[in-house]
Amino acid sequence: MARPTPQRRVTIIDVARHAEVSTTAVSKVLRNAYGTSPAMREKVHRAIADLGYRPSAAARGLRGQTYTLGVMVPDIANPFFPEILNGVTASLGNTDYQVLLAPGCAGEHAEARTIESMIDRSMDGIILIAPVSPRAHLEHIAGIIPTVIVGRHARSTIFDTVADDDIAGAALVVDHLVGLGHRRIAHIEHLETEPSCIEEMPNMIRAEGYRLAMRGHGLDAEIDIASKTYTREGGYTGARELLNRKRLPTAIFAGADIAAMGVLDAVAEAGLSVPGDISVAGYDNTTFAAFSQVSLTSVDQAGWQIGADAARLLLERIADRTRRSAQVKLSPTLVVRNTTAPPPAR
Amino acid sequence: MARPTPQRRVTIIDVARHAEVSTTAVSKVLRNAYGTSPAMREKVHRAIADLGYRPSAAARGLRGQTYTLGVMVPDIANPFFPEILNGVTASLGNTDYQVLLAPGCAGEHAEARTIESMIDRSMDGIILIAPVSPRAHLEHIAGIIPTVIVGRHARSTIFDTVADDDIAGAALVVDHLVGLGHRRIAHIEHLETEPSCIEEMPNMIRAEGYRLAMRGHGLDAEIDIASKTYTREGGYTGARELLNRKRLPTAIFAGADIAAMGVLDAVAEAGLSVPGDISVAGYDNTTFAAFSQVSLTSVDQAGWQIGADAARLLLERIADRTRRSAQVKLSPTLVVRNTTAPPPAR
DNA sequence: TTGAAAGCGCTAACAA
DNA sequence: TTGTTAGCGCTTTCAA
Repeated sequence: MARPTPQRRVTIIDVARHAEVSTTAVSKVLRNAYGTSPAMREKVHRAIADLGYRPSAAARGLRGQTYTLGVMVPDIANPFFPEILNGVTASLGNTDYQVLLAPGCAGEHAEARTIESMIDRSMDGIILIAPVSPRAHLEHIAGIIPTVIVGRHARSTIFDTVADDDIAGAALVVDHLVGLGHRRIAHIEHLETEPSCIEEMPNMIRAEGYRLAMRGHGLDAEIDIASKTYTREGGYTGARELLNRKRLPTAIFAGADIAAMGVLDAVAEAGLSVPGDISVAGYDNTTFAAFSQVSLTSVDQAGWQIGADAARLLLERIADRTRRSAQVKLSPTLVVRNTTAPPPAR
Repeated sequence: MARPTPQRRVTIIDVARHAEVSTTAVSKVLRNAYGTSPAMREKVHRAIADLGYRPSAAARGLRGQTYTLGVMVPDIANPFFPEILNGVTASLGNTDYQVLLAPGCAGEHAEARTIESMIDRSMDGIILIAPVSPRAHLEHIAGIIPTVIVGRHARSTIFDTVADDDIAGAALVVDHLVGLGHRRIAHIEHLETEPSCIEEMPNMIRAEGYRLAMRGHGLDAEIDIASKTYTREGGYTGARELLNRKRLPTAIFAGADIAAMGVLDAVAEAGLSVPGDISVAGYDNTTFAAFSQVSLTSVDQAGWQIGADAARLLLERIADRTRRSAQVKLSPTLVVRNTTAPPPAR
């Protein structure tokens, strides 16, 4: 087979020549900039189509925008992120922006590197999902590039935030369980190892929401928290710990569905039935919570909405970097399934 | 608060000035290029550290590499991709390359746009996971940018492929079930709607592997396939269809775990028990297959290895675009759990 | 409304 | 081994 044509990319110069206008004109048409006649636009668009021209983001980035937005996802395996992402892309619908995901950020150092790499690539803006960097560092970043922080209960004059109301979410679970007649309701939290931003992270807010809700029901004395991690293993060991108390809890509220799965394992292993002997609730309403074999009561975050709002705010900030910052807080809902029921009669 | 410094980025010129060398020297040091003395490297590295310099990928892309690799993921929600991705990043470990994911490719058109956008961003190479584009289009792409195709059983002189041996995977399931004493083993396949590349897609290969294995056991007459989709809904309707046969299957092999979940729903709804009345097996060994509540027998693809090999091949091709293409085929393993057992005695 | 020309930050010929 | 310099493809003043 003959070697194909040397693959030189069509440039703005080719388009200009083909359309018999200047490169400036082509550039203006591409960006819908001011000062182009309909006739010229027509010519240019035809030439672009004829030649199959596509602008080089690299070249654009050197002077103007790259039309690229970055989304940092802490853990691609978390089944909650796809929803956020769908919201983001939906919100970007007809714009010229392309979303790219930067994956895998275990810890503060890796996160910083990932963010740097997005800045290095001249992205127009970034959405950071549940970042663990210290607040000051996030503000530094936001000073360099338009930034929206998702899932951290922070407030800044320089970046926007979108978060689920985790206080309300935890209260939904506690209220539900109390309504069923439970009093000894235990909680499994995720203990953050990075010390810098503890109180802003969703997991800490959920635990705090649990405490507040318990107190609201006069159940201060029943507050019982196992500090583990939001993993199946964490849920398992946490539940084992709770099941060894002198007075057994009648319900366990895990701060994440995946941890709730571990709870279910431990409860079954202890020879107890769910929800007959003990009720279990999770958080995130992940795909598997809906499986009939699992059927886990869980808190549904408005993932799609979170993503959509984050993208909208980011575009607004790119358009006007001095506009006042916004904090969007969305309301979760409770999805009741078969792992919660009234406590066993004594 | 005072407006922060105008945020001009440190450039290679600043570094050169600070180190009292030429920009070429800095560039060479950055790229570990030939012709730099240890003394100069030392000076440059010190200046880079002093100034906190980071190269602009956009500017680099205009002449050389961007040190960015793109991974197209067809469905970010598929719990199988995180593993591939981990393999990719592990393989890239100490290199300067950064991985970016391009999400959301429903159908051929969206996929083409996504790939274009990665090319427009001057990425150095791309990994396409289970692309649906016609073979000719993929070859066209691979002529423009180093490309590795994952999960499609294609062979090309111009791109490399990494895939799991789906024929063998399907055989593992059939062999296992036959070994347990099953004869009426049905299959639920994913029927591709895009017509252009049917026979290369993993789902079709799995169905073919099922047929071959059944024939290998002399069970030609028992071959029974429901053509649905790899979704919970698809598994559910597929199983309902199979459960309406005059002669009930004693085992159902779903081509994907998520479809197997739908099968379990339908089986339970029909008042049958698993694995007492009917055995169920899936494919992909997803996270939830291991949940004790599910405990699904499933085929484990070497996801991590797939990703690692794909990244390695991509780097090799970037280094030498004329090298011969490679086809890596990896062997799956069977993870036996509690949804498969001998058929009921008649 | 249109176009000429000067960069953006970097790499790669080529000279020294 | 080191440095000079001409672009890469685009945007953006600034004149015409």
